[in-house]
Amino acid sequence: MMFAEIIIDITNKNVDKIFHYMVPDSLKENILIGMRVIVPFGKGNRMREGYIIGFTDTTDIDYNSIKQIHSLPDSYSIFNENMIRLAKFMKDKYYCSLSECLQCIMPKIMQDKTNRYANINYENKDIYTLIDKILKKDNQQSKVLKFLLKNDNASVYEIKNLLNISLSPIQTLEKNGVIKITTKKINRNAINIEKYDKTINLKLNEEQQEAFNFIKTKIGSDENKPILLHGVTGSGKTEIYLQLIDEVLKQNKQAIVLVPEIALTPQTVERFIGRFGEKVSVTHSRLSDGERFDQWKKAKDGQTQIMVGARSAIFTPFENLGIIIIDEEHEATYKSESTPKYNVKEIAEEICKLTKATLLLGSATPSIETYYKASNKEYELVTINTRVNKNMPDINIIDMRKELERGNMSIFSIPLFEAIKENLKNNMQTILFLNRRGHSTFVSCRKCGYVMECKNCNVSYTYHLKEHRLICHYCNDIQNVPENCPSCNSKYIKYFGVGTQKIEEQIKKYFKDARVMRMDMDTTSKKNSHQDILEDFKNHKADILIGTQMIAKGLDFPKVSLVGVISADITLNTGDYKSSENTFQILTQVAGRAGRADIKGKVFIQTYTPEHYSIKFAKNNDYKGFYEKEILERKTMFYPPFSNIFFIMISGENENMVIKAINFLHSVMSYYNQKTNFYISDVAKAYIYKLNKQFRYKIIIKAGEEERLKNFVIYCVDILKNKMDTSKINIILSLNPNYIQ
DNA sequence: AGCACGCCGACT
DNA sequence: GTCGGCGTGCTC
Repeated sequence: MMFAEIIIDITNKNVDKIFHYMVPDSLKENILIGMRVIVPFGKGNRMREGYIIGFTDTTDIDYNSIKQIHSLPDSYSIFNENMIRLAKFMKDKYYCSLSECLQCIMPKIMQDKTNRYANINYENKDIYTLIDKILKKDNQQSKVLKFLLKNDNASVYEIKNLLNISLSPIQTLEKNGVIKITTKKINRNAINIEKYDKTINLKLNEEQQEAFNFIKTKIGSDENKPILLHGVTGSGKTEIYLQLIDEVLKQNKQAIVLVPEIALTPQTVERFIGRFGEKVSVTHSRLSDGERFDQWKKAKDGQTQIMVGARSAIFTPFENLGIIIIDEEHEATYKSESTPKYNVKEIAEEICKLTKATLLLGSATPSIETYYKASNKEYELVTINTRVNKNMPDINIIDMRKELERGNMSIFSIPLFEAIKENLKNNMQTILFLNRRGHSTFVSCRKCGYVMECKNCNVSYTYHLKEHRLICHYCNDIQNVPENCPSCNSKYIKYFGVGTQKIEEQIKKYFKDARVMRMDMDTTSKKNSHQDILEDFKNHKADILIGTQMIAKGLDFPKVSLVGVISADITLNTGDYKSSENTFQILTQVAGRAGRADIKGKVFIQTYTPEHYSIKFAKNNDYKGFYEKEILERKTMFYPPFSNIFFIMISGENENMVIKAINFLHSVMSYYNQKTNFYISDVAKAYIYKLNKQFRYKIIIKAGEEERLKNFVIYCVDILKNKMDTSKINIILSLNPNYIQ
């Protein structure tokens, strides 16, 4: 007798386990491990989707209660055995259910679930008497009804969550003919893939060739350490990737290339498609789920050999994977922010362990954690020190305090201003970088000092010039600009702080003939506008490009010979332990945009803290110097890579409830910490203490050993959940998050 | 997730 | 007493 081990596709802790089903004779021929199945489940034997993760001859379950598999929706399996192992690995590492992990691995279109919506049943002729009768009462049904009268066609899931009730009252309403429940599928639109021209292969220089040769010997060998390729900006890393992939294809293997979403511009894509043509699949965020599925299936069936894409491309089901390349490995987008909160580098490392593929991480500014592993021989290290064109830009630091002393109140220092003027005269292009969108970052009254603050978040509104509105960058609340101060009624409302819109305005004021473009979240919200702006700038349809960090990465425009950083201090003062690292990275990346062809580039970095080491080392393009200083800092402060940080946040609309819960959790943790001796912070307000009407409090725990820390936190949070009503608060757990909030 | 069981308050 | 709403436990 053989039983199939099945995971039911329900996200609930209680069903997060293996269920045994019998395989009927009619299916025995076609059934495979990793297939989707339809099985009867629960008391009503409702048909549910499930996944076969194995077969077994024995079971502890009462033979009579074992049901039969109903049918197989697909003719092929979704997961190979390594993928199932990977899902188990993820479940243990990211404290979530196995079905969530399996869902994360499989193509999105298969995850598409039908949603249930509730409507008031106006076809019922007695409906108004029924409504009146129920509204007179003060029970759960009347709550649901009141909600539906305001928002008809709300999803059942939403009603349950927002009103904090069980399904029962909703079901009763349906049973009594007051409401109707309908199911709907969510459809998404398809978008066309652009066509690309063929590109010409480049010859590797000596340093590139050396790096290539070294990595080549590692592909397919038994020695399976991940490799870090540390190459300065413009050192030609992509060309090395291309030739390595060529090598992998020769060995009849396949390749996955991960790039940050923002780098999936025609420029990057062109190089891969130009080189490998039909063998490549490229996934952007703009593809439909159907198109994504086609690419997934092609890879599975061996019709393509290379997958280039953002984070989720890691789950491409190649049969004989040879290499995984993660470009710009330091990027924060490689860590998922939604459950399972996986780090793609950890997933890639695990896949490479399972499949014996080679893992290659590339960056001009590796993350401190990665470089630490490389210097500890946990990873191999390959370094390229020179640019292909041997031209490093001149980087100048401008002390904005001195500018102020000499009476310059403008946002441009005199050297940067002169350089822009000179560059325009020479008909060259300029990039101006500021990591903050909008016009003015706060609006306040000059008479009484009142600052316009969002009513949902404790954040000041940002003034947007074009719309002449105040916008909260956290909850997107929009307000009109008041004529008079809401506090003292004076007319002296003034705008302070600098955003990209203000730079645009100032540039247009001082350089009337210059053609200016701006690229930030406000100008790229439309489809393809991101691509269009870059394409126009490349074709010199503008002289100056102003933008946030989306202009800092991977762009390669030969006519850009000047880069100005308006304020290096923004990323420096975020209160996060990674702020120095982030500052160094962004300055190095943005400086790398200058002078990529045969012209020497110039970079001006404006700052009020020119003595800060991340700015100094960025000026000298000294990654190793920065690393040595930063790693010492991390060691003294017991931050990663010397510790793991667990970030715990509790939020909710009722502040007292949140405080009560987090204080209770803190006391539980302190009590059990007598044995474990972790570093546990005090309870504190989150960096943005009120967001979207929710009050947010945090606890931070630091510990050496990841596994023990994780178990400790989950144990304590379970105690909180058992001892207190947690239905009206949110508990957010994040291990080694991108940002401490 | 969703069904059935059993508790508990309202009403005949 | 009984009816019906509502939370809770369990599902191969």
